[in-house]
Amino acid sequence: MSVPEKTDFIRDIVAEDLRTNKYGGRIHTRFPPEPNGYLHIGHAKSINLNYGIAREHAGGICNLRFDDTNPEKEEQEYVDSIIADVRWIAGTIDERIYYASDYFEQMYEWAVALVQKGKAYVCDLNADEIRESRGTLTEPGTDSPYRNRSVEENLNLLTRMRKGEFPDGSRTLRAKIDMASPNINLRDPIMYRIVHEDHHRQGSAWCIYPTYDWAHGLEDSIEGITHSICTLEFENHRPLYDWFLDALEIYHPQQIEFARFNLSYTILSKRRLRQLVQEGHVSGWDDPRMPTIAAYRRRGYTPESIRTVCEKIGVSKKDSIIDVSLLEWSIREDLNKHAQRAMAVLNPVKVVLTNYPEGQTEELPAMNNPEDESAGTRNVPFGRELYIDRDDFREVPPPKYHRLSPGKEVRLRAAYIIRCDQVIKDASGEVIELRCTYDPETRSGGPAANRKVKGTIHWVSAQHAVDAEVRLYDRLFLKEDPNEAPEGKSFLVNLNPDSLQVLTGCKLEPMLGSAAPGDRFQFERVGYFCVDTARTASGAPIFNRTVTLKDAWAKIEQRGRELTPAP
RNA sequence: UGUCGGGUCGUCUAAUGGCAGGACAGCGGCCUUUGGAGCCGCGAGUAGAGGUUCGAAUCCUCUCCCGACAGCCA
Repeated sequence: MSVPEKTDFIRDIVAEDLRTNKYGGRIHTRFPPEPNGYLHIGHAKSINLNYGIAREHAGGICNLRFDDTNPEKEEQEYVDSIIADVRWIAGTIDERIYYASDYFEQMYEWAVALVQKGKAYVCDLNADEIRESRGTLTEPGTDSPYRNRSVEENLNLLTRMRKGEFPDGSRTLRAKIDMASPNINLRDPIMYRIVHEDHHRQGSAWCIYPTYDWAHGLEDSIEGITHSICTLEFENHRPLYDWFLDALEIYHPQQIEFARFNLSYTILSKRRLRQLVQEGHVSGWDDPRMPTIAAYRRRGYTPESIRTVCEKIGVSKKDSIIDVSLLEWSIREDLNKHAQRAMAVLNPVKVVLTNYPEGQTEELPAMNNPEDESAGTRNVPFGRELYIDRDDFREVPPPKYHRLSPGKEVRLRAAYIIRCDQVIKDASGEVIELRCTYDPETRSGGPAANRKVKGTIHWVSAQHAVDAEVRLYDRLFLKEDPNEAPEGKSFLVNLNPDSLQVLTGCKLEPMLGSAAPGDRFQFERVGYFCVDTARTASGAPIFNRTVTLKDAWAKIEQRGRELTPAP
């Protein structure tokens, strides 16, 4: 009996290579981020792919490798965040952490070897001159005047480049391939550039740094990678990847490209994410509105839900945009099964039960998770004064409104049925208190509890309530494609001004007061929430809304509004 | 008309010459002590034109559309 495995074109290649014993039965992948920013949801797809393929085969391994070849953009802070994020998504990473910068000496030796073979040369052209001589997409380039230097002169110059005798940008080491190649990447690409800048791990050891095209295949070769999986934009670079490895006659992994992950209403360019952080449009890389892995974690997403998304979307070479609703479905699916239920009143209005004995209190058992009997129950304190959500009362109820209104009844979740007798307002006409009576016979689970009322609402005992701040997040951008901006405008015009709503003075059931950062709950009838790492100045906890519950009432109201002609 | 790559429901993805299926989204209904969840149902697709074949999303030809590449970024 065999269950058909979910596969994709890359897994098919891997399986075929295994069948033909191409790499002696080895499977070795790698995830190679550049430490120049935080990882985002797009990287999760790659992490899942590379670690996933490795784990699907006995003896398969995956390296986390920092592609730290550009000291101008890279920082230790990013290294640290990336390690934490990869661990969170992939689970154990077996401490297989590597750095391209550790291979700089070996790379240099190979560069010397290429010079000796007459396949690389030192070029004195500056950046502008190189660009001009490269030609265009439709016209061939022209040879550099330095292309035919002797091996000795090249070796001498390369040595002096490394020693630091020349200023930034004055010289480069280039591969001698073909200035007329229809593939621009093959027109004598640059292997080393001079950059007098300290490296976050190498310090001042180097002032020449390898470019991606030169370095990446070497890194893969050194680590014995079998399948070097990258995104589509490197497809045109594969001939170059192959050329370097062949010219050096060293171990040759196989580069395979797949389509990167895009998300609707979201921006995933690291450059733009950095801009959002640096210009203060968000509070940081882990602002819960960001699409970074750190932000999803802080917002309350589970790694499982993100993995589920990655599995659902598959792997192909087709440019695609994933609908954010898939992400929302995935986290709801997970949290519905696992999240502890709680009652929280975000926008409180006081209810006084006039027939409930003054000073009396009782503990009512409430289910922790109706989806999971084994989660058991907890006791929620009940008393004469309660808070309910302002939204759950209407003085003039619209059609099909099942909640509280004057003279009408509702059930209080896990408690009694109450009837609203009197509405008390302040001078400005705002409702400040509801006077109600409760029916003692209708205690939840009791003998007369079966009486039908249309609605059930959540509540919190005023005497026992815990105060908290609650942050409601909405999508950061208003447009499905945030890059679609009017002529001359940037993506920033599409920022959603209401992406964050801060609610203070929210009333929570007491159990929530002792929740720890990262704890996730379903606030019944409202949504899923997660305890933030920060607290308010007064010490109150802060809850981040992960995602709303699917709200059928919102849809009914919306339709009602559409059907009612504007006054 | 430089090179490379890609086009299947709104979105993502199966079908690898043999009934175009699934998921998300949408819509309708049932149920409900969360207007949650759950259950049932509906609509929706092979870019176009030719060809090969008993049979084509799949193979061939042409056309159209989309993406990547002219950093000393990755």
